[in-house]
Amino acid sequence: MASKPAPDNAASDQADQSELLGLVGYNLRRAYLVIQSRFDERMEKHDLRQAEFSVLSVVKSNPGINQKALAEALVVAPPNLATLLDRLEARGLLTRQRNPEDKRAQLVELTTQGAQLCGRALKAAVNADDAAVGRLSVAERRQLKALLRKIFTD
Amino acid sequence: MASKPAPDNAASDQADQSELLGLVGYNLRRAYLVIQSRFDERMEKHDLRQAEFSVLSVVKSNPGINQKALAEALVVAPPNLATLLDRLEARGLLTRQRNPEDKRAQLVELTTQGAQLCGRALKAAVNADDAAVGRLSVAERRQLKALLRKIFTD
DNA sequence: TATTGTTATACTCTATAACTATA
DNA sequence: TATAGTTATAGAGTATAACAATA
Repeated sequence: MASKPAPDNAASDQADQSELLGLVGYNLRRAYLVIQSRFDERMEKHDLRQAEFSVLSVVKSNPGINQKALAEALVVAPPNLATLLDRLEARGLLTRQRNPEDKRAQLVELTTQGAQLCGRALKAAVNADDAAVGRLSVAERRQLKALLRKIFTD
Repeated sequence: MASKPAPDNAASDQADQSELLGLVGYNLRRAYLVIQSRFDERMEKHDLRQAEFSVLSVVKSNPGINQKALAEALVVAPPNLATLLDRLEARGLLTRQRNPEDKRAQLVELTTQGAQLCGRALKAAVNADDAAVGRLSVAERRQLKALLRKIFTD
């Protein structure tokens, strides 16, 4: 238990942050920073940000989804989704078409190119995930996901 | 098990995001958004942001810490820590003094007022934590923290 | 009137380069 | 020459109000 000599002042070694580490929120933030960093590294070659990848993934699984449903699913504010889709559409990764049955709504679909990029990006995302949770067993990863999901699922 | 009728198209109900939910990173992000929101609600009355609270907490536990150690501990870039400390110092919550033994360094300490606010803020932070992980047992919370720590600890 | 989506905008967070003063 | 801290600034992420088109 007593493995290292007690530092005689706080700044001499590593700062004590036991108070923060007692909070789930702080641990969550710190882990999120790591995984975000791994993700960005690996997604750079695809020129995709996290929000952009998540849009492609959900549109791929839900072809013809409208922007309201997409915004709700991804917890993105509609104005921000609009500009996000502008970029992806300009890159030829997806299309927006007015819904003939309700001309207010836009039907969003991936192009072939978008679907292909999404496939490659998923592999990079899985790779980033693995790099970040490399020290967790498969069972621990499953458990972690289940615990996290309890926090954000209604 | 079969409680609701299967939707005949993706946009009719809730979007399928099983692909994203398979990633630890996405679950982490979604959980982080929830806890961040609870935290901000409860910290508003103390007029403290997350980074500000974390600074107060670490300085309280490490009186006389210098900014380099503080920046490293909290994973904040030094320029951003400088402006953060400017605000907290202007509010009379902490002091910066040049280290007489190395006049480049600043020794950071909480004022009495800062220590008092930090104490009240910690209660609010614990409360926010509880609100966010209310559906997890005590054992699950401990387990979640341990799993998260494995991700960001070297 | 309510809803979908857009534009414009502002605010926070984060990152980098260039500087100062000390060592 | 290297380090601690600062200033200035730019970029990304996020939030809100006001608007247009449609229902």
